[in-house]
Amino acid sequence: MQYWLVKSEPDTYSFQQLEKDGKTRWDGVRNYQARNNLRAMKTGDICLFYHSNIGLEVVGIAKVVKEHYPDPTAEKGDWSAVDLGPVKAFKRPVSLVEIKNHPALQQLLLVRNARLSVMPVSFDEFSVILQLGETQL
DNA sequence: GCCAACGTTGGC
DNA sequence: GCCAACGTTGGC
Repeated sequence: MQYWLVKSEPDTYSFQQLEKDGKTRWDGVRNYQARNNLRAMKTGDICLFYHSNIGLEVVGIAKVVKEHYPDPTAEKGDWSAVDLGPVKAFKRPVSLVEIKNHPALQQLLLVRNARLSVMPVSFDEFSVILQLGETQL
């Protein structure tokens, strides 16, 4: 079981939309590091869902419901997609500011590499963020 | 809307 | 293989 964090701009695709849809194809990733992370995802892995640009906060938990397959939106190149489903919304969103200020979250790639859109999260980091979100799995 | 940080591309 | 130029992402 591995933990991840995925980013989405909420005006493109929000966590609320994922809850409505029941599942979605996580496609359009065009960064090798992010793609390799997608490919490392296993069914049942847990993803923190982060709203970038608008909100700037972790808003909920999603899970991998289908492992990687070729991204149908890629016209050329070797890209991958996975399918995600909702698990639950955070009782309380956890802001980027809070994450940046939390001593236990300084190693989080969200802080260290702002531009990566799919990243691994350690179990400890995951636990801290869940606690800040006043939410349990 | 600006700009810093990062990734990619292409000329040499 | 280096590096300048360019494009994109995302915080502010």
